[in-house]
Amino acid sequence: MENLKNRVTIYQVSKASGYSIATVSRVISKKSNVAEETRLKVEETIKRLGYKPSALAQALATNKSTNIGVVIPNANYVYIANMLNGINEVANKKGFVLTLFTTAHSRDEALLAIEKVITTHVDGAIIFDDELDEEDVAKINSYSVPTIVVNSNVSGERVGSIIFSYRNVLEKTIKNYYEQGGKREMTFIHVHDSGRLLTKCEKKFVETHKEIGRPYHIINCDDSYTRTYNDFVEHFKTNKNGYFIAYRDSIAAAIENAATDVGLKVPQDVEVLSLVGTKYAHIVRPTLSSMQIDMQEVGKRSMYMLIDLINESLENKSYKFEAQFVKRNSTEY
Amino acid sequence: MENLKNRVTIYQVSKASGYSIATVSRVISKKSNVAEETRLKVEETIKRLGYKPSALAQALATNKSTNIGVVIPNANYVYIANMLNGINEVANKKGFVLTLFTTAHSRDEALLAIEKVITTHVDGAIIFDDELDEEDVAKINSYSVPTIVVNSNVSGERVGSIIFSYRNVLEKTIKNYYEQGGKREMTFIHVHDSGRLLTKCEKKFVETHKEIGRPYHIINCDDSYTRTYNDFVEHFKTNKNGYFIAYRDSIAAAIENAATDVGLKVPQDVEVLSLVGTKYAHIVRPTLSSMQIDMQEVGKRSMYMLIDLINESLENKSYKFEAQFVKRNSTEY
DNA sequence: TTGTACGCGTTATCAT
DNA sequence: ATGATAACGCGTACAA
Repeated sequence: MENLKNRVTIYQVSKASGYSIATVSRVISKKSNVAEETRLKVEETIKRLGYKPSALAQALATNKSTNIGVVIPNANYVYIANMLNGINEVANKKGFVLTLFTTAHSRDEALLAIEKVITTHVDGAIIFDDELDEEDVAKINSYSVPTIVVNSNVSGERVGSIIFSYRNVLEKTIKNYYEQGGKREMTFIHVHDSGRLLTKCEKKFVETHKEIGRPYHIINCDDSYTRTYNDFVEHFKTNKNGYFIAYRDSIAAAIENAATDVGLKVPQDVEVLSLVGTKYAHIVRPTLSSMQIDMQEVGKRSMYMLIDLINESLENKSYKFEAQFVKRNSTEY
Repeated sequence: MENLKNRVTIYQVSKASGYSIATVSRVISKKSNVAEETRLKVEETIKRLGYKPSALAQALATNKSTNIGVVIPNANYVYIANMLNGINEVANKKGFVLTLFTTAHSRDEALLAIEKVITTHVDGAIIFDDELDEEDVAKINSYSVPTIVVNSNVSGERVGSIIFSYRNVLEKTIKNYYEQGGKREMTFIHVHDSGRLLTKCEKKFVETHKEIGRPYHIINCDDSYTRTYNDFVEHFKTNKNGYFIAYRDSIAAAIENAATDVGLKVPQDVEVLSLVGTKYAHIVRPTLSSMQIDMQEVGKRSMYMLIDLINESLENKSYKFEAQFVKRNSTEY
């Protein structure tokens, strides 16, 4: 308590320099209509007193914080960190600062985060959360805070969106596998509450298999490397082969490590595909075949779009990132 | 421009409900001295109008922002993301929100970040930056914003610190290696501008070797998986063995992958040790022997300490995280 | 070029 | 229990 007590204010600079707060304010905001001599004097006292303008008061007065709200799941995933990094990179370059709001993969948390975003008075927001509905975004919209929604195809006056396209590649990859002569039955790793993206992929996985009349499997799994690893060590004691599609690198790596460690060969016995590939896909061995979307690029792009949206100069309100299938050594085709 | 225009203010709630703004304010802050009936009425109009208090105005009035500034390098490292995650977890639980300030491994950037932290009016700050000096921290101190400095042993009135102890373990690990009969000459991977921690470790590495009279090497390296991998593929064409100490998992993995890919055996021919281990140390193969500090725990601890500091109830201003050597399969001992 | 005074949206003090 | 009103620190018409 009583922190920030002895903050130097513009009043003190005004008094100490002998000029009015208006003049001091002009010096701070680097306006041109101030005499060189007084500017120097004011700047001197600013330095001498160690004055730093309060971003809070500035924001309240101008109705602009230079603050961007970022809503992301609090899961400690590499691809989320990558996206955050991309956002931050261009935000900083453009003079914005990021405020973090995290959700725990539940819709209530996401709604709460949105509330907070509104109260926090940010200039704009980037939302990456699977659980959000269109009506939820409408809410933000009604408060007219410019928003980019990632991985959710929504729209609105002050809303732009970035969508991921995994399903086409997934379908192609599956079909191609069988056409090339792939013989293993595929298993989709189902993770409870892992968001809309995974759900959509699973649906496409099922549809594709039904369409071509191939058997398929779905296994429930924990979203944890260690538990998945243990589960699959057990699994591979009785099942000596399979083709597994996992949500992200860690999980995919858990499966191929389990296979390798019980003496099976990847990809000769067991094949593994990672849906959301990061750089770890080519660090683990065998390297993971994966669907790649450069999340850092996604972050950058969303921030650029948001800035345009804030300036009311965003032309295309929607941007699509198409996932690329990168064949590495964990699959045959 | 003109964003946030139609924000509903406390005035409008006051007018619409028929009560004064003072009463509305009391309802918002859940004060007890307000009649049940009026409370309900006010809450109803708040809901009806969709009123959300402005955190900005609240902060200005109360001199409390519920905002924590976090200064971290903008490098996209897993261990940084882990720490951020830890900080965020307890911050949220305690009703704080995180504002991010990133630096690019230069002292100037770090100083700039500090400036920003001060202007941003945060309730407290957590600084994780290798480049910072004591005098820099003194600066923050003079503005009396409670601060926890990670990986830097500084002190001050409103400053706490968390320090990492790698050097003791490093020394022990090195000595133990030779005592157990390790025969390879060790090489320290030097990365330019990678901060004080690495520098200290390197120094200890050299000291230890001089003390026991063993030959050692230092190699310059890029802080990039791919380039390091390529460099070492070249390296291993002529050098068929070695013991390498790398800063973090990615770099260590690059070395062991390079070795493996040119046909060398880890750890029989080439041994690798990772200084800052993350969970990827046990995902890559062979699993990486590493120095472990749970960065998520570091994050949590710093946030807890900061809260105590803010409440002026922090007893021990310094906390030490001792790194643990975890022997896995990339080293013999 | 410089200064006065009001507004930004709250909280808090003091009356009533 | 409720209501005026002065802060909080700054920007900015409007005047001078």
